[in-house]
Amino acid sequence: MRAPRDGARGVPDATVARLPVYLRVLTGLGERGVATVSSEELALAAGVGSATLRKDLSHLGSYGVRGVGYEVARLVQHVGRCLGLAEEWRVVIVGIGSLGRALANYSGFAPLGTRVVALVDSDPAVVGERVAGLEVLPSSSTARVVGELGVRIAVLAVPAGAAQAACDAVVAAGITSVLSFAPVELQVPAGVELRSVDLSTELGILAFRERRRAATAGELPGELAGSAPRTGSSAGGAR
Amino acid sequence: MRAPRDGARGVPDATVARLPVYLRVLTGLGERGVATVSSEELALAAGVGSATLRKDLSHLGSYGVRGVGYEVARLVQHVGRCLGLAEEWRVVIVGIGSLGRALANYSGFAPLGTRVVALVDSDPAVVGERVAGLEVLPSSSTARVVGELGVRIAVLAVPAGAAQAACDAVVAAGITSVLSFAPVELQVPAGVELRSVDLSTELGILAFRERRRAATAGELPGELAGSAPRTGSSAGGAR
DNA sequence: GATTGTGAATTACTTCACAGCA
DNA sequence: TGCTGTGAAGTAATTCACAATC
Repeated sequence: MRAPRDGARGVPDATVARLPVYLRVLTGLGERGVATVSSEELALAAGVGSATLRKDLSHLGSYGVRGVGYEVARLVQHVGRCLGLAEEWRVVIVGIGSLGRALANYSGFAPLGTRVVALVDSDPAVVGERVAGLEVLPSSSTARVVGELGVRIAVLAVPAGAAQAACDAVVAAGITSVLSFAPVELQVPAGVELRSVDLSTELGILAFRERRRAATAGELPGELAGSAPRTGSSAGGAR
Repeated sequence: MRAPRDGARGVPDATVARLPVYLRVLTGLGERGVATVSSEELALAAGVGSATLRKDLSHLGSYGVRGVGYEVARLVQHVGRCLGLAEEWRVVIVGIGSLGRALANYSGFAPLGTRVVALVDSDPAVVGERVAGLEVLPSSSTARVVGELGVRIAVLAVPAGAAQAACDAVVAAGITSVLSFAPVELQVPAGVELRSVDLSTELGILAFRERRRAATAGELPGELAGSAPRTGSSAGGAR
């Protein structure tokens, strides 16, 4: 019994995953004073094909001008609004170890309308400490913090062994969007959106490709069938 | 001119992205003394459908037993070998700020056969410091380190503004697999595998879904067309 | 003339459903 | 009998290619 992969007519998942990238590129162009951009240029900068880009934007009811391109400022507004940039998405970070601290101090939150408003940790030795201008609160106050501060997103930066419990706790507190950095597969009830970023998974994927490259180059005894001379760059994001 | 999405008969990208997850779950089962597991159970724990799991494993020339399931130890070996676990993938971390330090101290590397063997930073104030048992080296020594230590993967933990230069440097040093944490779209030559993990992108995706949920629940003036009452959990990894 | 927006074709991925085997 | 492995069917995403538009 798994998630019934949408289908309801909104924006395709693959498109949603690229919107933040477009927004970032567009913002950069805007800051550099670029007024309009063609789908070709924008696609190149974002690392996708131009047809993909145009189709993606068309899902948002695009604002381009035929024969000219897209007005950068206008498109920034538009994509930003679709991503919810007009509102502020309040975030709680759970687990204030070295990763949690790095995330708390990370400056890249603001551009997409998210703001860290609370830090919690289960270790009494850490509670009360000030990190990135915020006092670390005990885990027991999670529910209260979520309710009072209007937190909508939880970022889990706890060890693998503590992740499921931490996840259950934030879900119980009413959180419906969770981003986990813990190297375990978390189970969440239907209706809770879970994304999971894991260093070892990413490295594993890179190692697989490196390995295949080596194998096809004849350096290693090829254990995998197939005869692919393909190289190919690519990939990223939240696939 | 973009990466011509493989096609050469190896293992599908989507499958590769799930292999590390399977390996992690299997390793966990093994440690808990589980000897065999059915595709149904394994799929549930990994958060995918059982048909997907079976098809994924079949791409590796699977080792299951009909009527019984998969022998955990055997499958761990097999998947691990496919992911290159038999070899050691040496990693250099570029940029020893708070994120770089957190990554250097991260214990989750080993399970997938990767090991951090070098740290470099461009800031003279950081060079020479010891982090996680390694001395931080100057950026100028990147090429030498990569060559002498046999580094195959570079992890970029530098600020956005420095990321493209850092990327160019490691590529020039001969690296063909790059994992970037910087919130910019990096350009790499064909043949270099780039994956990019970005906090603000992930949060942006979550915000989009939260927002759509709110809009369809009638809390917000629905700006997006469509009438999706869908909830659905899901997602993660690289995707 | 240039570039968007989009139906149609293609390709990739998932899911179904069942034959084949322990 | 129970569960894997896999063709066939179905769905989603990408790419092509061109008509519509400035």
